[in-house]
Amino acid sequence: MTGAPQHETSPEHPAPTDQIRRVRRFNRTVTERVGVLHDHYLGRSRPVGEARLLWEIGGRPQDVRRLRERLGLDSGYLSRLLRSLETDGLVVVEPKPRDRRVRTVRLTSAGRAERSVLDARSDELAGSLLQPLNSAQRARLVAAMAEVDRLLTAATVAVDVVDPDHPDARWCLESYFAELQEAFDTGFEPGRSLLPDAGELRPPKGLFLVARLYGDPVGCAGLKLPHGAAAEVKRMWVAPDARGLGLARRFLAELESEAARHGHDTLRLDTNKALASAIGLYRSAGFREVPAFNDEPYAHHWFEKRITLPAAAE
Amino acid sequence: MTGAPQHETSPEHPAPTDQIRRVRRFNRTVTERVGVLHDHYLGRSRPVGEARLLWEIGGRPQDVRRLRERLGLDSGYLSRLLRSLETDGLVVVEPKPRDRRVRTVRLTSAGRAERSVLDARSDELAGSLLQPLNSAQRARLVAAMAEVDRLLTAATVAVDVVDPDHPDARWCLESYFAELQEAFDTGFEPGRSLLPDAGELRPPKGLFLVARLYGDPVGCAGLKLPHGAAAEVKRMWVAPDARGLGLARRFLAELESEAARHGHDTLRLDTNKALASAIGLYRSAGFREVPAFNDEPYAHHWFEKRITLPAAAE
DNA sequence: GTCATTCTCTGACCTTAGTCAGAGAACCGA
DNA sequence: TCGGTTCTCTGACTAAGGTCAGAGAATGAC
Repeated sequence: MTGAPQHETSPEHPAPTDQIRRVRRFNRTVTERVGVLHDHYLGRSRPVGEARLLWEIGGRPQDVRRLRERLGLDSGYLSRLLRSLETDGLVVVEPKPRDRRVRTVRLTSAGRAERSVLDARSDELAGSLLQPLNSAQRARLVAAMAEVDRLLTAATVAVDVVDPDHPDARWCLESYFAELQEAFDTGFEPGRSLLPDAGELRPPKGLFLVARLYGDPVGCAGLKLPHGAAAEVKRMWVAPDARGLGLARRFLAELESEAARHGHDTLRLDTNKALASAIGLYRSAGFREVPAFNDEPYAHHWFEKRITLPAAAE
Repeated sequence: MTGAPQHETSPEHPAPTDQIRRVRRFNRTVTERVGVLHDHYLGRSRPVGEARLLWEIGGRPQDVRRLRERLGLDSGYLSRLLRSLETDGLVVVEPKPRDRRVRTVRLTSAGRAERSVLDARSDELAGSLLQPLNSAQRARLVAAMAEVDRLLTAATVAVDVVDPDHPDARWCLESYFAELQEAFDTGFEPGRSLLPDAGELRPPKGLFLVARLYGDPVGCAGLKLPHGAAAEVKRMWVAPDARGLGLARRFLAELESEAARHGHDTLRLDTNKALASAIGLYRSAGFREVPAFNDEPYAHHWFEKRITLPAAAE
């Protein structure tokens, strides 16, 4: 409260700088409270690095390389950490049968025990944040935390153009088809649908986006960019885990600006009546329902939106 | 989203464990995003420790001991950090004229320049958190962050029993009187009021609480515990900076349980009509207005509450 | 079968962060 | 003016966290 000097701002409604000021206040408070306590609690019995690692290995065996990526560690350093956990009898590191260059790590039962100690500490930390508050305050804090968590997670999702044959893309598409199969009362056979072949979603005839969270794919969206016709959104899907992050809206915005950048002035799409929330999304994103512009057997609704190059955003 | 194993819980409304689970999710997301980025941005040119220090010194000269307390550093360590900043020409350390044991630190102009670089980095970090979000999401994130910030700050406030002659207590009382002087249309002279002398707010005749945030006093509250009469709240005050943290309510709860612990079954207080929000607080905390029980010249309202030993709280 | 590549590990090295035990200067109260 | 206290500093030390340059095994492409 006494605290650091502040910018001088005074707008009525939160201007960008005002937002930034508040984010900074948040960062400060949170790193002080959560950060300090976090290290304090976690590090009581072993270095934070080891604790984090133990934690990240978790239930199932993990490839060393994956851990390295996930935690962003130097391979030498990680190796040493693993050695240390190994001599403490907490993990076992062994070559992976299919590719003996790669090694996998799994927790021993001692490791699992240690991990559950860390778990308890983490609970303790969480409790210590709530403890001084009365129950109304607790409820509000938890709700606000959930909102921050959700939105920061959303901000962490990276959307990239990838080839539709990339493993992450394929994984998304398979999940998407599986979901359609469930959702449509007619079922869904990819073969019967008017699906563009991969070539149509690859430059120069189109493009394909994959969203990833901490390296794991969590959604995809394709765009057809036919010569002399409207651009078309295809195969947009968001993993159930990643819903509520505004990702679909982000895909649409991205595709829209890509389409505009390629000289298209109309974006369209078709969809199935079973996908009610998608339909709501399209409407609220500015799409208008139009007569069928193709004879996709699985489609019940067709939408269209006039697009323009966005003004210098940000 | 893929993320760590979770507890198994399923209550309708957030049970304690459910709250704790959410707090943990929050901690995880936030330390990953904010923590990592924070160190990354801040530490680009110099160690985080030095950067934090540079930051904390800020505009005005600071006593070394104050910095030490504030940042919770070992005196040897702090000394070394200062030496390092000094050889870089960023700060000047000199004995304080009034007490030459104490030394004060201030930034040189180079130090101020360096600090504004850090400032810019911090803005950059804040920006990078907002950047991937659309404007509605940004607004919601910022609002939720402000809520988290406020409540975590509230949870950081420590309330302790101190002697009413302690400098922190005196500071609070002076601020309190100064504020009454402003607020009452009659002004306020402590001498004319029925103020208990300090002895009455000191065990065994009473007690005095001071709330501190990061070591700085931010509020106080006194309690009279007269033999054979109702316990009485006196001199409750919260610093303007610290309002909205639920601190007054916390004081009341604390005093109430202290009074009950000392065998009192009634808590009472008087207040001035100018203190409208305090009056609202008393009512909502379960106090009922009663006829005057004293002839305090500055009082317009008298309140009373029946109290009992709280059931095992938490 | 050869060669380039991928993956993990080891050794050598470095900075940061922090602790602890005094030393020495300045101050304060009696 | 003496003795205890307060405050800062120095030296000696430690652990954590991390980087870098290979070495060596396994693999895949040709």
